[in-house]
Amino acid sequence: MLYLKKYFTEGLIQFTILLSLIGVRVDVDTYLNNQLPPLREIILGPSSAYTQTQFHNLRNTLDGYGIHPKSVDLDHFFTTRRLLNQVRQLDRLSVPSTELNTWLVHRDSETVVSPSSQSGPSITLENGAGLEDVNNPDATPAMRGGSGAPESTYNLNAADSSLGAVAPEGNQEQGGRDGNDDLTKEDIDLIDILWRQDIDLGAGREVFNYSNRQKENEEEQKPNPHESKDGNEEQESWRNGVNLQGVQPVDGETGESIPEQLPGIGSQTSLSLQECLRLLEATFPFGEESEFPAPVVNREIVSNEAPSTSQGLPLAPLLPSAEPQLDLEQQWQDIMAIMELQAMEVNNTSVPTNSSSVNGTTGTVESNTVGNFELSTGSTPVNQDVSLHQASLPSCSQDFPQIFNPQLDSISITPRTTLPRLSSSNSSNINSTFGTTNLTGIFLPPHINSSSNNITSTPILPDPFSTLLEESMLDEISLLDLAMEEGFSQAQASQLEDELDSDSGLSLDSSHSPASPSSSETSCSSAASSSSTSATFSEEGAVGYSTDSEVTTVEPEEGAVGGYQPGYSKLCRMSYQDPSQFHSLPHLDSISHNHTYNLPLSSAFAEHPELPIPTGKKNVRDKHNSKLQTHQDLLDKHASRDERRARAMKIPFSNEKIINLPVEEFNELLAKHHLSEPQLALIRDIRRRGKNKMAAQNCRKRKLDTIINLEQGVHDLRRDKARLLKEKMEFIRSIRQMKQKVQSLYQEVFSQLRDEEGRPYPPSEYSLQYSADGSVLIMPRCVTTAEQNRKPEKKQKDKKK
DNA sequence: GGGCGATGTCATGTC
DNA sequence: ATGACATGACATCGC
Repeated sequence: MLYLKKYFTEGLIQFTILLSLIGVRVDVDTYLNNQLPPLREIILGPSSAYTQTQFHNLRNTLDGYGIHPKSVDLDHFFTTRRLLNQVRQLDRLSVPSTELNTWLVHRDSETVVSPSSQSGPSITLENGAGLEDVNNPDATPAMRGGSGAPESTYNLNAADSSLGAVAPEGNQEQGGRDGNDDLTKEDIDLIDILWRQDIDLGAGREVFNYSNRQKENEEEQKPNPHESKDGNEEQESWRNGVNLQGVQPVDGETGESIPEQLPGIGSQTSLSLQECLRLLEATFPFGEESEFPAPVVNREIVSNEAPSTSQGLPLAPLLPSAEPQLDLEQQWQDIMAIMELQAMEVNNTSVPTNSSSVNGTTGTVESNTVGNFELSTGSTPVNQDVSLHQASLPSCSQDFPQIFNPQLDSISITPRTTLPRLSSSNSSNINSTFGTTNLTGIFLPPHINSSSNNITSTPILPDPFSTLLEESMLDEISLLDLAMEEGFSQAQASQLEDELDSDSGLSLDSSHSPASPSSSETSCSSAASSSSTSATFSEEGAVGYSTDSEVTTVEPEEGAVGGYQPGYSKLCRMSYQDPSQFHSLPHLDSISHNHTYNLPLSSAFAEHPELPIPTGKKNVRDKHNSKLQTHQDLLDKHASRDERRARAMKIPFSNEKIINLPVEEFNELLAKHHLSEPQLALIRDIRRRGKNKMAAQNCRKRKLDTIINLEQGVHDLRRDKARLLKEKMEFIRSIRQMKQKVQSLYQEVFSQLRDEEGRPYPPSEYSLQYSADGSVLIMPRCVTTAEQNRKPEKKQKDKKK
């Protein structure tokens, strides 16, 4: 069912994306808000009112442990978690409201009124969780559990916003702000600050024109969280009217860079290219990659590159590139893989409270975004928390290279009807990015189709914001890893250790999720018996096969400690030490598995011959059926055949001794007693079988350990995979950032170049190229393309270096 | 009554 | 050679 739901949800999302791409507005909100339980439950999961089976796994969570799946305490539990998360987020620079609030802010700024003009639908549509709340005031946070990955959201509950969005209380607190009624003074102040920032950045109020916004909203209403995220980021960047990257003025309509708008450039005549490059290198933090990236020739890109004042034409649309989409798809798949991983791990991974604390350790600004991402991972599309937090960033412009600051004002006012798209996130291009000698390839990366669903590449974003966003997203992934990792190894391990100390191990196992066989078992093995190499041996020592002296004295304990204990492997705890425990568990009364191979029955019999020893199976069975087993009954019941045989044969010592004594002592024992041949044969058989029994137990335990270790290995590999994916995205992000910087610097340098007559070089006709010796040439494009393979010997107008 | 898991036992191989 | 151990296969038991 879970898979069904997942597939259906994904399919629905994809279908919705498709519809959105072809211009059909898909108002998921209405569907969801119309209270179509099946659909909503399929997408968001059943509410706790219907079923809470999804929360069985909460037993594996730290906080959820001990809460019965059907306990009404669940709601309390989630409320507690939500509040706890809020407390944890106090140390973060985060606006308590969700992204919805951001929309509110801007929408209100449009009307220059209070945030009360917020439009619920478009926003809530972006937030599936919010949707749920809107029409389901009764819906408790527990409902989120129905999303199929409840722990995922709670695990990494940096997504406290998600909680709040879902929880009724959260609606009052956060959604309530959505309702504009509960704006606190801080909120209003923040709104005002944000608005003033926008104004300062040159974004006029017309920027927030409602029609534009609505248009954009339609784009953003695509269920695809990443896409809408893109849109949001784009809006944010555009709203700020600045390329926050600071490096590149952008035509608001085309996304094309507009070097001519750089103030002062026009007055600068023939700035030395070397100077420019020095400037460029000084400002361009290549970091480890350091060396100025080998320029690349991307012909398509180059041909389309023509950022000129006169033109101001949309170049981006001229660059339809299938590759970026492929890459986007790839990255999307990666994300989905991570999500799936998470979903898979959800059952295995307890919801570690630490994860939230871990979130708390992440960047203050990013935390909420992280949370949102989590929310989206919970199978609910969306989340655009970003813009709010971005907007709340103090002095984000400080990240800009100082030299670009002058551009801000002029650029920010740039009218814009479409979202600027600055960079590509083409991972496939990345490989070729620094390969050849044409800088334009890097400097003018292909513009991505606006409809592309690129999670990782949110190229439109100005750098500081995009950086923050991407980092937050990546941190999200890392948190995911952490949740998978630490949630499993620490929280769950410790929890299971607690379980080992509790009597609830059996019942826990009964609710054991089939999807998480390894988790408990692994933890059990780690906690109880650990690896087969360490604890096993110690246990074997305790068994006493080798320590003769202990055999007689420690016998009573052997049954509980000895060798292979199925209770430890399967139930984490099922001990015969205290049989009375079973009486407290009525449903276990009838359990009569023979776990007593190490119990000192025979020894007890040997040392207390007066004890009645069962003489036949039938007798034992009768007692089984009686279910009124006394302690003695249990002992009798577990008398092995060999013990009965030994008694029948009047063997004068216990089977324990027969089995566990070292050979020498065993032989001495035999010699000490004058035994008949049948007695000797029986004793030897008993010893053989007894040893083999323990050997079999150990063997099975080893098998189990092996399986557990393999499962752990699988888990580790999955975690590594997620980590590698995260790293990959980080690399992609950094490369994209570098490309953006290089591009803007290229524009900067190129725009300042002047020929002998002081005229600028038209970018459509010239491009910069690196030569092999490190010099930079400005070459005509026709030559560039025609003589790409030749050594550039042409147009050595400005030769640098 | 059969399936299934846990356990015991045997046969065999290895050290 | 012998004892201890490991392990696959099968049997038994109880649910």
